Amino acid sequence: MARRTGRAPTLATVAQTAGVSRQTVSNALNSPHLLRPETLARVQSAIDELGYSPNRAARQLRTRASQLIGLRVEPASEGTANALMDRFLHSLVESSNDAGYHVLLFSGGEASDPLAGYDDLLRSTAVDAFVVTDTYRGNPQAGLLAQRGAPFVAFGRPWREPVAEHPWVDVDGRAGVVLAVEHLLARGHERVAWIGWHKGSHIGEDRRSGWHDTLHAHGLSTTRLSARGDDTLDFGRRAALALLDSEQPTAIVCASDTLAMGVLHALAETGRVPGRDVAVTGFDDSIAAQVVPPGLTSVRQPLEAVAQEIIDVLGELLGHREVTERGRLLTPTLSVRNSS
Amino acid sequence: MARRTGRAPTLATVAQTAGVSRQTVSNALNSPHLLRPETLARVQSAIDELGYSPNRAARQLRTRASQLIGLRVEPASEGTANALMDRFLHSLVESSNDAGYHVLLFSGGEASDPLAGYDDLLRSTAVDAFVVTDTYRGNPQAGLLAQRGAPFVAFGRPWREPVAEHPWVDVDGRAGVVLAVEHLLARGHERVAWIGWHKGSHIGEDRRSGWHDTLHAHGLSTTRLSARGDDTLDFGRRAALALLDSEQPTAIVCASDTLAMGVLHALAETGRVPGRDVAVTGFDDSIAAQVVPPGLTSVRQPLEAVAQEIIDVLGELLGHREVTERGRLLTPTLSVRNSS
DNA sequence: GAGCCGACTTGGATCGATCCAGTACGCCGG
DNA sequence: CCGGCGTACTGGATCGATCCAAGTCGGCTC
Repeated sequence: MARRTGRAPTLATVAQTAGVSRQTVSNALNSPHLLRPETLARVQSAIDELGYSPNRAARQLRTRASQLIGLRVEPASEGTANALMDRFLHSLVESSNDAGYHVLLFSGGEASDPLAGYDDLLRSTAVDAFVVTDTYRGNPQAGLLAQRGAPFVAFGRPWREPVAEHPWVDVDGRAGVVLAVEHLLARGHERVAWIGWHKGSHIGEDRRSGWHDTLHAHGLSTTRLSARGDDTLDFGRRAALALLDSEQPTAIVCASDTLAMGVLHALAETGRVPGRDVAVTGFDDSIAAQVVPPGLTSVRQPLEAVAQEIIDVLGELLGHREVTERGRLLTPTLSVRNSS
Repeated sequence: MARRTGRAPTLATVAQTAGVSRQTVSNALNSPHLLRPETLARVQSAIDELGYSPNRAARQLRTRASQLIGLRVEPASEGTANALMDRFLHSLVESSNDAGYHVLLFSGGEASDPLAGYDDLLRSTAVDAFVVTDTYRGNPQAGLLAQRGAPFVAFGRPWREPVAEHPWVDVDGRAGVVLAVEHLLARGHERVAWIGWHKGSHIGEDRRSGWHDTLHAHGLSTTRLSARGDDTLDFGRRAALALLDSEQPTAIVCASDTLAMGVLHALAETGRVPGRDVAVTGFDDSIAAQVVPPGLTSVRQPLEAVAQEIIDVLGELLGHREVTERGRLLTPTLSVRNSS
């Protein structure tokens, strides 16, 4: 293992130790098939003996590839049940590492400039590509990055311009809500309410359509059973109180775990027990959903698969191979707990 | 702004455009005080005009500094209320960027090898330093990294060897629990129970001592009011059921939000209302604590400050300045909610 | 006006891996 | 024994920013 020398061993050191030239060592690393097995073994043992790893900066300088993927972390939002990012990040790091990449995090400063941070990393050739996740707000980066010819993959569909050229991976939110509603119908519920986001949200309307269409397909009414507002605990709570008061739904389907937690607040305040008196479902399968008593049924996004797909697409992009599909849509599952 | 040329502008391009030499441009970037204001301005405008950013790989190769900080992400633990990482990560990225660094994430593969991933990044000079956070399990990396002479800062005290030489930043868990207990005492509670971790856990015992000593200081008993076990929902639930059954505490202080959520489960099952019938406090101020009805009082770690301290210390380490203190201990606060 | 100082600028060498063109060598058929 | 061919290996040039030692020039003093 690593000999204690003043400086880290270089490719030249290895070459000297193995009694071959630098290029041969380079080939041993990058194109081992060019070497006679015997030579390869000799080089390998020299590498092991010296504890050599190629200097990334030098390699990066020559090959113009950093093996880094940039991801901007958005300001954390407290008081929201959504800890999507945590799970996604883990999965992304795993998938990246398996593919020989690393994830570089940066922050975007103020939200005012959607490109803040991106530009500099791009120009200084610090990263090979980006993963863009902020698709909840219409994803203004996508267009701008595309303009600059920056390679990137988006987590989330380009709702505004469905013909966008950039590759993306997304989860079928509508299908997730359909799962939740079907589950509730199977349990005998007939008055199923919806609490979701403002009309302007494409994602919100997509999810809501799963509720709306499934009920109609089963000949059930949706009239007056829908509430739309902010993605906050408080809106969920107030919407639930109002619905329970006037429409007496037996189940409430929510567009997010945050809203669902708000509903649980409303139930607790009015002495109702979730799952017994009123069924509740959320969306994202957040940690809060997993640990809140008595357990919140929630739509779970397959983030591991999303991360893997993103890295796959990125590999195709960067390998200058043809990207097989522009967009890929994955299907969520339902984590059933005692709230339904 | 960025001219559309085939290749990114280099320092030489800028020099030519500004009518100066390369070195002058380099000085404009790294030691602007060496330039006449007039020249500096000329170089600056050339830089702006061309949209130039220094190539990171080249700079890294020459200066042997990548401006990257490595952080290993541990396998995500589902079903645990602890979303510390998320908040900490955000803060760390912010602080890093402010100091001119970026955070590089990598995964460690199997837990079997505590150094997995570190070694390669170190030898390939991919990162300048590490932040080590896995101090909950005795932090085996610290010693090994120190041996290799790798610069790093630990989030968490070196409990096993308090004389360790490496710099660290930690939060005073004991003081946090003292806050929680004092808060409960002020509300009139006299039978305050503890649910915590196994005796082997240094952190657990440190936090527990806050409970133990505060009660004794107020002349209150701790006899039979303490339970220790795994950091799981289920243990919290079972311990609470047992305590409530036999000792009738009026308040329960927990070593973690996960345990506290378990206690909430127990209360819900036995028809008790948190905050009214029994007070509960957790530790970490996780998202779950913030959104669970009716709100869980919890000790909040000052993670933003921790991240800032860590980056400060790293700056000292990497700048070859003297590290002013080996360890820095920060004090948490208490987020009071309706469970107490 | 010569001498000198200091501020500013210059070209060449360097970091370490890869690209490129070219050389040595073994094998074969003629 | 020679020429042709392909494999395996070699030395020099290159990526782009920084380090280094030396050079230029204006201004100042005597």
